[in-house]
Amino acid sequence: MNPIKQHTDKLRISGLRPTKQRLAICKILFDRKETFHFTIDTLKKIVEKSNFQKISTATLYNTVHAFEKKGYLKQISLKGNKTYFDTNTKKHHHFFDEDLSQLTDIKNENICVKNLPQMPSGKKIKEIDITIRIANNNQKQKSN
Amino acid sequence: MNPIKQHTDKLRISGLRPTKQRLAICKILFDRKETFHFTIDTLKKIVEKSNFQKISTATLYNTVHAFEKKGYLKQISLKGNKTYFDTNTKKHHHFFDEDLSQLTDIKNENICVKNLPQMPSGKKIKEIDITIRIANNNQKQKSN
DNA sequence: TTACACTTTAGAATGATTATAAAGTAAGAC
DNA sequence: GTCTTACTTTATAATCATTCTAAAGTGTAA
Repeated sequence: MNPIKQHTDKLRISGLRPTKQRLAICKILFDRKETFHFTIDTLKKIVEKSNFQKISTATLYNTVHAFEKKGYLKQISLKGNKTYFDTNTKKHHHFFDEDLSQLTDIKNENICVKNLPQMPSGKKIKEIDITIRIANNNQKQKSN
Repeated sequence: MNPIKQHTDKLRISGLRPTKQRLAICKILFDRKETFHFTIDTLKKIVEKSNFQKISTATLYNTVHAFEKKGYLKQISLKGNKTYFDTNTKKHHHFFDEDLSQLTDIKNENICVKNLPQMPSGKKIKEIDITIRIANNNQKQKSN
């Protein structure tokens, strides 16, 4: 099946009309092998470059949040003021390269946390986020 | 030694003048047994309540950033637009209670990550952040 | 083709954070 | 103690990400 048809179906199934803006965004987000990590403004640049026309910031926020709500995107926990999204919605963790401000998925699916402490009573684990912050070898190491 | 003197010394050693604003902030941040997790606006409220006078937002940002740079505070990785700080600067991890938007330190110091993947070449681990997101038992569990 | 609900959009509004520049203050020299 | 100077605080403006609003545009089912 061709990708446009796939995206159209996916949107319709989700109760979202397949508009040309949403299809352009789908093409960029989901027609790729590797997972994609992005902020709204990087996505905006890419959409506008690939489509040769402007797209409203509000549309990008609307669409990305709609996709997140439908489970097609995940928001990522990070220091800093900008929100990052991830096209990989499976349970997984991240490297964050401090030199490049760049996220990558941790490939190893066996990574896990050992010696988990007891939960506060009545509470249940919803999610575990692990971020491994990395940087060039030659920079000063954090103490402790 | 009395705490005021301690804070005065700490500030002077760090090359920061012990002003009354900085001492008020020190008192709130460091005169406590438990670690303290806060945002700028919660800190502002507490400072103003305990001192019976207003403090400028700019001063809070300046001071908190100065303390962070000196290693007396740590910024915390989290989803969302607000920056959280932590008075515990040792290596440790967090629970984040989604119902209360509240952070707590994970007491168990033996918590660790197993099966770490290989680093990208030339890069070194700076820090590992683990956040365990928790919520009441009765709420819907995330799929996958 | 029409009608209507859903979308997109520009621009305004909001909220967190940072910059600015003027007034205030700590601290060492005298 | 007084002066001087560099460091601080402050109110306010500026910036940046994000959300809101309401008007114009568009997909879809009848």
